[in-house]
Amino acid sequence: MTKPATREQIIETADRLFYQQGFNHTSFSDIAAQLNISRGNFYYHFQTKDDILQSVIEARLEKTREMLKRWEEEASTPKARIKKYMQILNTNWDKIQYYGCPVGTLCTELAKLNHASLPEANRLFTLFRNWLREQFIQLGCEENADELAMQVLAWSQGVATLANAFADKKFAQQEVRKMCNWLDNYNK
Amino acid sequence: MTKPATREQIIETADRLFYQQGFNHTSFSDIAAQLNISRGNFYYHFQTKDDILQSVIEARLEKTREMLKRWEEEASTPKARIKKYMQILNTNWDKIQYYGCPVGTLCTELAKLNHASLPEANRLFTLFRNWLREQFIQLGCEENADELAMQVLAWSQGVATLANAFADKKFAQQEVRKMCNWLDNYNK
DNA sequence: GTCTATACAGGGATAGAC
DNA sequence: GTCTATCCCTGTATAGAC
Repeated sequence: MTKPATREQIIETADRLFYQQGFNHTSFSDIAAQLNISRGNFYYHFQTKDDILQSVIEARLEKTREMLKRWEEEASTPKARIKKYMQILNTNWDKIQYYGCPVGTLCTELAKLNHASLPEANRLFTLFRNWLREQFIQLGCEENADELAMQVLAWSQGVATLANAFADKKFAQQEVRKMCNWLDNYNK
Repeated sequence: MTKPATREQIIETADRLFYQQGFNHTSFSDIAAQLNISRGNFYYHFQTKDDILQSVIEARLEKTREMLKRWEEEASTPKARIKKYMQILNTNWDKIQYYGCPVGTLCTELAKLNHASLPEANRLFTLFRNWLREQFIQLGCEENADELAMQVLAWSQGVATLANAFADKKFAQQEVRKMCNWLDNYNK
């Protein structure tokens, strides 16, 4: 068992700090301090800060794919799988409370920075969107599956933004309950 | 008719750039370049960059109050007034497409920056929240007026985030229609 | 692979002339 | 009120020793 390669550690730490502080506001010094490496060392592993962002997004895409796969193994019905998504707001509340949704806030920031990696970041949304659509198709909603997927995406996204702004856990929990109820009563 | 005071021009330009580029990513040079004033001149009108942000938020609060007042004059029923809010996504689409919701994106950024003015920025949300709640009370939903206000807020917030990420106007329009339909059928 | 030293640009902020 | 000049710090990035 070898120790994690420095490159992987950089990606991991950058991932966390980009989420907590934003991409633009996270400096090499911030990352270096957490890892006890020098600033100069970065440039052996990456050419620019944007390259680190690229790798962070790729890592997030991969982790998300694995999570969706896990959900499919853990839940046997489409509705149960969709609820796994809806429950993230509770599962990850400790982070969402302070930093919002990792996907939404990254895309929002990159849009304002007019950053070249925005399309890559959007693929995170697309991943969830396509997965949710597939679940709605399995539920028998072929004709409007994508619309429903976007609706669920938007709902949780809005709740994340407001719950983050107001640091309101009860609101988040209540909305998750409402989402699940809506789903239970949908297409019955 | 005197020409607008420099102080007001700074606030106005900072307001626009903070929205378009984000607070952190907007420099004194950016604002100065737009106004053809020198960087040094800022410090006659403001002590720090954070002070400019404070003034920008105050200006937004004031403009929002005026807008809500106008809506009350223009629309005679609670439902018509709530629809004014829902329609913003269409009215301001040209900006939202590129920069998202001015309230949500500011609060999201300030949360990540751990910025002292976050509570002030949140008051923008509260302004809409209280106004929407009042409309729902007038609609006869005393018991859950605040919950409904938050729901409408979250819905439009989520749509703004997704529509911004995907630059999808049709999605935004369709969701506005769905919101209005939902409202029409509510409490009938 | 990792370090130190350093270059260079850009940030916010101050001093003082006009 | 507005300017120029300047300070100091932090940011990304590079060069080269180890």
